[in-house]
Amino acid sequence: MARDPGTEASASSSTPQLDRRTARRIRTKAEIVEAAWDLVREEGLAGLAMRDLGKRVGMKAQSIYSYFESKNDIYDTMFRDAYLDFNSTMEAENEDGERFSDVDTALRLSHRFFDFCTSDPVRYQLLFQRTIPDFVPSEESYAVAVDALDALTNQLADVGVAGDESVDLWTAVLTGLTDQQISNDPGGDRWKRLVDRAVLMLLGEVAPDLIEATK
Amino acid sequence: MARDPGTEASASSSTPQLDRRTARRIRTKAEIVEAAWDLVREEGLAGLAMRDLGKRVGMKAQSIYSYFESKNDIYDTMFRDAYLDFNSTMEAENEDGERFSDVDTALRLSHRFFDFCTSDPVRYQLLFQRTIPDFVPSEESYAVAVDALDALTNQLADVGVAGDESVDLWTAVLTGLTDQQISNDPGGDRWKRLVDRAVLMLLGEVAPDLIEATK
DNA sequence: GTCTATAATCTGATAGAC
DNA sequence: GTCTATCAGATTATAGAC
Repeated sequence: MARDPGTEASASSSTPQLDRRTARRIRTKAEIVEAAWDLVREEGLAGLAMRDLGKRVGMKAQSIYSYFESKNDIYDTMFRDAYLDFNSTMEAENEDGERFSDVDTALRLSHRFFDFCTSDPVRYQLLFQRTIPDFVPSEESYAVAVDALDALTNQLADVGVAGDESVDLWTAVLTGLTDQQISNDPGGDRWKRLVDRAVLMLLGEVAPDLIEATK
Repeated sequence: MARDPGTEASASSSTPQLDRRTARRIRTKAEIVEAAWDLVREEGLAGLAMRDLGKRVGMKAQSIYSYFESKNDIYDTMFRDAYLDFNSTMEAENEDGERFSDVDTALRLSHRFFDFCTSDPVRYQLLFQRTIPDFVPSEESYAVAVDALDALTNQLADVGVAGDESVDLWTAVLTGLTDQQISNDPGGDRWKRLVDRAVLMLLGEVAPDLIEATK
């Protein structure tokens, strides 16, 4: 079977030369993507230009096409990476098996979401809004996104936010707080301070028993 | 005093020729802005190109510069118009002086906001998000925006949503519902159906007396 | 007030030498 | 794998004839 230049995953131990070459290639790709993130954080998500990107990694823009098929391919990689980050951030275990009540866990989960989103507005835009003209995620990347959001739904169900309408309401309130924080008080905490209150309000609406039991 | 080509508002009755000319000019400007709205609704807010705009109004792109100083000037006009629309929509009186309870009025106000926003996603984007690269509203237009939002704050206070934190919470929840509706179910009603529930939940949090009194 | 012509600059992407 | 050279196109905006 011929090597697949697309995946670059497997590397048989019988070809150490190719291993090193492949490893180098993967490192360079990662370097390019990292530079792309830096660039969009400065210029905005739509401000990613191949020339500038090349300059930043110390190549001519044209050379990037040896690593990525197109600009869309770079966006796609960023999109997938962002959802993988989202997933591992949201699923992080609490330290050394501490036990919390469902209410506390719901609060921690919501803060984790809020902080993840507001800590990188451009990433948030890529994850949850549709503002890049012409960008369409590949099937593979889209599947990663769906998995990540499914996992979130399960986490919410575990702490009392169960059912489509409850999840929709939670999503609306949390993204609403996030959006306002990013748009109207970037770097501040004007809406961050409202997260606890909003989550308790939500739980009171969708899981009143939980709140009663805690009183 | 010389005529001010910037405002085009006053027209003395002693110069009917100029009146007609000015009126025509104003109509053409309005026509261009209308075409610009059509265009961004099809191509997205960032997809406004002078060429296409010219084509749509039956001129060469270059001729538009006789009416607007720059592309930014066109965006600025759209921005101001959108806030004026927002204002008049939100301040519309109820029919023939009907009286409603504060809870009912809060619900009507919230639905009006939600419907205004979701009925024109591009306008919503221009009003409440920052996604046009390099666009900065003029001082005059910015003042219109501030006035409109102040008016909204006053309306909210009248129906029991008073105080900075309460207003911030209302704003976050309503824009959150709006965003989700636009992004994830355009043209549908998946989040519209949650507006009543969300508003009652909010009022229970920020004006519990109001809800108690209604029971 | 509209046009032609054009400036000046940016864009993503390809061909082919080395 | 990186380069030079270049394409083919877009963009906003200005100058000047009519």
